[in-house]
Amino acid sequence: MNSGRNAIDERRERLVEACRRAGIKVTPQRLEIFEEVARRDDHPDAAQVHREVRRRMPSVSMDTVYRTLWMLDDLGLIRAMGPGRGKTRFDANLSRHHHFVCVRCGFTRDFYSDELDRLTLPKTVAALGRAESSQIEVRGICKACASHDDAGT
Amino acid sequence: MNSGRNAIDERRERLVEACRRAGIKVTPQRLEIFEEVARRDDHPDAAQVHREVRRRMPSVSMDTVYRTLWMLDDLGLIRAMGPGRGKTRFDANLSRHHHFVCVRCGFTRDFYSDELDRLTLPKTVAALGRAESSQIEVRGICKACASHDDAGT
DNA sequence: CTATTTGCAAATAATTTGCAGTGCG
DNA sequence: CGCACTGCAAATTATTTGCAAATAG
Repeated sequence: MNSGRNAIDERRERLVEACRRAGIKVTPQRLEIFEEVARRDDHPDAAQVHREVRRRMPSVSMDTVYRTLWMLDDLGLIRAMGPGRGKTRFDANLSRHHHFVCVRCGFTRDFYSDELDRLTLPKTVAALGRAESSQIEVRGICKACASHDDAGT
Repeated sequence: MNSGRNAIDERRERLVEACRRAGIKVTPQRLEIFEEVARRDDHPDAAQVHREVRRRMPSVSMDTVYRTLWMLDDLGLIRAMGPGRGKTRFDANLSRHHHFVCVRCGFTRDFYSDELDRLTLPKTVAALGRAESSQIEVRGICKACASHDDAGT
């Protein structure tokens, strides 16, 4: 239901409209870069986006990828996530969700939970600032890394 | 109670013991670097740690700071955190806690909540891997940035 | 003593920026 | 047609590494 074929078109519309609002141009590079992030359910870093986008549009340069990703972040169309070690990753999932992160290999995936979405923050948080959103980060070992362990032992 | 003068000594003991276990040497640089991270309740990046440690031990180099921080992370004495944009930060708070992060300036502070600590993860998480820990990340605007807004408007 | 560790400086990796040509609106 | 946008290459910033001298155990 969620990943219907024309969900893509829908997202493209959202991008076009957001650009209009912000008064910036809709270029094919921006469309491709946004689509690439929106298409994936992992959370690619700039280099991964660049590599994939290049397959369809070989002239796209790394700096355009960066500029576009940060711009999409500013527009609120994607979200930059803190990296594990050195790299920033980008997340196009704007619905309420949480993250599972493998501490071994960096594998990162979304998961959902109504219960977790309902959590209430303690009042001590209000003393730190105005909360806008919250999400859980679960750290652990992903299936793939766990099976390497089995093999190794 | 928590920040008593000899909580420092206690931490030092913990470091010394951890080094013994791991078979690595206890050097003054390692002590200083660990103390610096452990002393603070913000989550400094490598450059900040370096700057502070230098005041007491001017010869310490940036690369020693990095090497030591990652080693402490390996030993489980501190934890590396994904930054907002480019820099890794380090957290010496090993007790169960959560983070408030200012999306504007990067200000990051811990907060605690028994209720949040008790949250249960949905079974979908198990499909992704073995969870080892979880914490909430609250994003928002910190007091300082909010007051800049007031001034600016 | 002797293997580890440090500090230095140079090497990488990640990300940003200045500029001239190109294309969206 | 004009200004915003791209691609290139060079600049920055963040982090890592090789090696000789220093030092913990």
